[in-house]
Amino acid sequence: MKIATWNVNSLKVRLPHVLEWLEANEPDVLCLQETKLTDENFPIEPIRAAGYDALYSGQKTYNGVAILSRHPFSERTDGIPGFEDEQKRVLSATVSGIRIICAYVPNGESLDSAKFPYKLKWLEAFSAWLKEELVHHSHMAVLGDYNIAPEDRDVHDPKAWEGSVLVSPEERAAFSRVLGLGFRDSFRLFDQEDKSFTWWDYRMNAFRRNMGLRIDHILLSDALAEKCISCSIDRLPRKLERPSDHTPVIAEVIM
DNA sequence: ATGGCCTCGGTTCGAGGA
Repeated sequence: MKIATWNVNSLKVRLPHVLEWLEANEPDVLCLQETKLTDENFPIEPIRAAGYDALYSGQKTYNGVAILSRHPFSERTDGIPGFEDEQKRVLSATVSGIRIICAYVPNGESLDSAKFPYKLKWLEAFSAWLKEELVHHSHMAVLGDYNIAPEDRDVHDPKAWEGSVLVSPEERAAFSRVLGLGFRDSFRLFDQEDKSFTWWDYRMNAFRRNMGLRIDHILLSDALAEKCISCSIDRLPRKLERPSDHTPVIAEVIM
């Protein structure tokens, strides 16, 4: 099973890239974030034509998540149960025995923004829910845009980023708490190139200069991590015309 | 040099992203 995640920064704009990527990579599951589409505008027809079914939970302008799959879905869950939130950031379903959770963690804006405590509160609720989900599903994959660079090696210039959102000790502690529930960062199960990132600012020629962050992750429950044979970042879509600022991350598990 | 770009909604600019 190949499972992947990609923050597309508007599915309307990025649909051709997504279809091209599906054909080239043939993932079994692809989680999307920042679709920025209401459900009635979701491009289900071209996705079906490409051989995928989809679950989607969107809103106008902001956020929006979707799960594409070549296999049937069951047990759909919207959002974080018990956590009231109008922002469409989480969608979950079970596919081929794997509990798939597609997440778009809040950005936080800055450490002194009102959006920052919302991010921490959100992560706390998310973590509490994942703990409960693990009781029922030994094979879990939590894929998405975490908006957290877990370690300094996930940041192109840790000094320059010190004191910024995405790298703060509070956010990193929240990420560690999720791992502590019984998850592994699949990317770090394998040898990887130094300065591997999943996001580069559109400005400053950041991609060409590899000034990026690794903030998109595939976390696997310990039992599923045992079955993981690869995890990699695909930089190719970032080189296309009108790219998303994020690239896909893809992992393979042998079931 | 603390900006620089992209997307959306809705108009020719502001909000939000990271």
